[in-house]
Amino acid sequence: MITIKDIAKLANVSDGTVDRVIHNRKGVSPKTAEKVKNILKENNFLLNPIASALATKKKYRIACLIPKSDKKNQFWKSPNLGILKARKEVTRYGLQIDIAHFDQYDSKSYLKKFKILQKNKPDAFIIAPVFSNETAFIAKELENNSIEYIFINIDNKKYKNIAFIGQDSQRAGFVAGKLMSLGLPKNSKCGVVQFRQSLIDHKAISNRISGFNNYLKEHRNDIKTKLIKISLNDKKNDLTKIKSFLNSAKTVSGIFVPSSRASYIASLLPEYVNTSNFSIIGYDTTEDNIFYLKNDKIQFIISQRSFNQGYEAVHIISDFLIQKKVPQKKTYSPIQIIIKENVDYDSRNKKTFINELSNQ
Amino acid sequence: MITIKDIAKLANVSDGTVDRVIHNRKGVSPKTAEKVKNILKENNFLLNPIASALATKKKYRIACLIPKSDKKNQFWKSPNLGILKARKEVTRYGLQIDIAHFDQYDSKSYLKKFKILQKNKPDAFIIAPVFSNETAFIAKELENNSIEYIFINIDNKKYKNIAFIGQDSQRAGFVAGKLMSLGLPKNSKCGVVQFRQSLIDHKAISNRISGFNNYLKEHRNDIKTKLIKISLNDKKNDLTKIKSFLNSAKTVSGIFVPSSRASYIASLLPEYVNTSNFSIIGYDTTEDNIFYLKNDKIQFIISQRSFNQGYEAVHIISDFLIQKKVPQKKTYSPIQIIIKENVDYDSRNKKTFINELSNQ
DNA sequence: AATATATTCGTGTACGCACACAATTAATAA
DNA sequence: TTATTAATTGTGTGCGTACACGAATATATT
Repeated sequence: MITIKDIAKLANVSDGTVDRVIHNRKGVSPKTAEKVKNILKENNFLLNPIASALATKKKYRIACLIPKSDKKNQFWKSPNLGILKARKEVTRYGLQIDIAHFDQYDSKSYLKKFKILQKNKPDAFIIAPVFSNETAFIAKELENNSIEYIFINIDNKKYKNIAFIGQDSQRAGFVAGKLMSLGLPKNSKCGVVQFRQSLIDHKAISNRISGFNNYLKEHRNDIKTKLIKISLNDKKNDLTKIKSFLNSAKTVSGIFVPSSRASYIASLLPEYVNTSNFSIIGYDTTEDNIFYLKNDKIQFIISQRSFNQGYEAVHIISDFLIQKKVPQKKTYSPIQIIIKENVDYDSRNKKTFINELSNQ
Repeated sequence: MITIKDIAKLANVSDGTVDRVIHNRKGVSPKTAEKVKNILKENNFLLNPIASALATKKKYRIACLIPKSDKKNQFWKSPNLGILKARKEVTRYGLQIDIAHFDQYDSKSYLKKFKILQKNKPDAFIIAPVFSNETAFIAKELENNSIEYIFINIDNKKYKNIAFIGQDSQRAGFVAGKLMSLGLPKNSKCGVVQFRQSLIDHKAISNRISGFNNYLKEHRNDIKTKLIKISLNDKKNDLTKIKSFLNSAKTVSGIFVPSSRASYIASLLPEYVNTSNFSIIGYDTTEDNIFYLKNDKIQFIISQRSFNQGYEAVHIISDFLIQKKVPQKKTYSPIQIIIKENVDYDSRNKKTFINELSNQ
């Protein structure tokens, strides 16, 4: 293992000079710089990232811009826990993790929380880019200040995030299409739920829908789909819409919910629907979704190790800052097919961490 | 960030004493040990793993016991590349990675290579436990010398490996069952391929089969399955068996190949089989499998990010040795559903690494 | 040529911990 | 009590790098 000292000896210069060359610092003549560079290459020298990390005075700060979760919106609870776990670990390395939770239905809160985080001048951002347009502003802001950022859970090609961690949502929709078609008789009809206008630009959701439609188009073009617009606020009205959809054809046999709110649809489902011929397919193993899965109201949940998404995101950006380790562009979470029978084996990590927390 | 020095001051002892307490080294009186321990806890002190790694003189050695790959058996090529990539990275930390390739059809070579690796007295093992019985011997041997080991790709509950990285093979079989049933008409018949006796105790394969059968039993008990025993050596004989299976019922509509050799079955398939009503489902995106997938002979491949399995395995065991970072018991690879249409987007990591290699 | 200024280079210390060794204290033997 | 040994504690150095500071050399100014 060749060190800076070794290189210095070989080049007949001091350690400091080698250090300057390695980091492209000024104060070294072109001649010696060239000489040192060559010797560096010849011995294919690499910095010892551990010693480097220890010696670096700089303390990094990472900001997380993540939706908050509550009883109605449980999905983000899991990534948040993952972030907390990772925070515990990286704090030892002199890293500081700021977390701000925004309202995922309020784009203004997204921007507001971003600006708050920005005040601490973080060195990197972890962002859940729920709002496409506002993300444009944020991305620009960060790029102007050459602050790197990664996306978590929701991807968006338009931006220069150095990494994405989450599911391939297009493919996740595709798999949903496959699962759905499993139970669809010839020429039947299937609903696709869309919750309120404001989430139209939620890339993960729109990708799931397009993946879903793609599957049906490619493999089951006998199937008709119908968009069902649901308010999420007006339960009575929502119920009416579901009922009218159910009555809109002879063979209605499934509803695809491209978000984590399949439980809401399940809760609206009238008792007379024969669930053995009818499928609800949704995403993410939230408490409510699991409840309805176990009660045969939801047939499939596609989950994505969301706890790990938070956990990995922090580690990826930490390694990038400290060790200059360039992350993979895409870290895809598994497309887990969760059914009644295997749901209890899902997301062990999260459970262990929650236990750790409560033991303190 | 509290350091050993800080603790020492608080306890009115020297750094060395704190160090002894932290590492449970002898030579410290029960009284002071108690005192230091309390202060350690009160301030919930954690070692700085970076400084710790830098100061540790010990250089670790990791041994990898992995099948070799060739034209006929391409699967292990990918994990091997992952291991090589990780090796490049961890060498910087003073780690040495020994790799030995055994013949996955010869249990003696498995043991032989193990013994060779053992001679270098490695500190930990990465093992692909292809042979269940011989693994018992190896595990015992390692446990007697308190050498930790992790399993890669193939899991086995019987042993005390500190981690497993790979697919949940049971679930992977289950998903295969689901995919298969997609195209199965009522009361049709479907074959399950089993290659030669010696691989019966290959846990990943037997788990896939049981997962597959479980799915059909649970969801499609109208389906009959038939075990097709294939030699892999005697092509003529194998072809006869396939043909006789195809003629054994009116509606034969699929073959499940629970290994990476679906391509072999595809190559045997007679031209007259109508592949639009007939599915071959197999595992792993080997070159040959991809070839037949693209030619519509194979309908589904379930893949598992095998490159990452090798890559992660090395990092997991490295972090364990250097940073004492306790690994997750199970690191499950995604159950990726690969079809003709998305196969080109699979395993990017591997491709990047191969490019890196060839640029040198 | 002598001085001032800029450029290039070397040295020393710190990061937090591990560990060998020295120093101190306690326990035991004579 | 004193000498001897064992148990306990303290000190110092090194791991490989980052970076501030000062020394040496080169260039410019008068």
